[in-house]
Amino acid sequence: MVDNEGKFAELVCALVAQIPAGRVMTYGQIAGLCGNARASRIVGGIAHYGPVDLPWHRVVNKRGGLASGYHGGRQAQKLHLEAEGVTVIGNNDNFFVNIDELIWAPNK
DNA sequence: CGTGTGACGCGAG
DNA sequence: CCTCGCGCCACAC
Repeated sequence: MVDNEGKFAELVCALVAQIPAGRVMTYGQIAGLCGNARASRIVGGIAHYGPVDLPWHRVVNKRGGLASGYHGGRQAQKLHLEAEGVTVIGNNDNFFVNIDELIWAPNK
């Protein structure tokens, strides 16, 4: 298999695109699966600078908190998750999900 | 090609 | 759980 060619962004995009509805992944996990567990920030960078056609709203940080600056607003992100059956807790700009229950991983 | 920056992670308190 | 601080590496300009 070609594995990761160094196309970090490509892998991240592919992985995010594979996240099933009602599930979430952490930046660190995605980064790790892409080959660089320390590149967690890069994942966020790609999300912001990169394509907008991916379900970034399913990507959360390890605390289960939704990211900042989501394309459309954090509240939109909350709505997307709830629409997929995810329990989102929080107010205003602080949104959290049951990461321990909703965390997902590929090959599974 | 160099610089800056970031939608983060983790350890320690 | 929170905050503080450092590291991390790819992407945008």
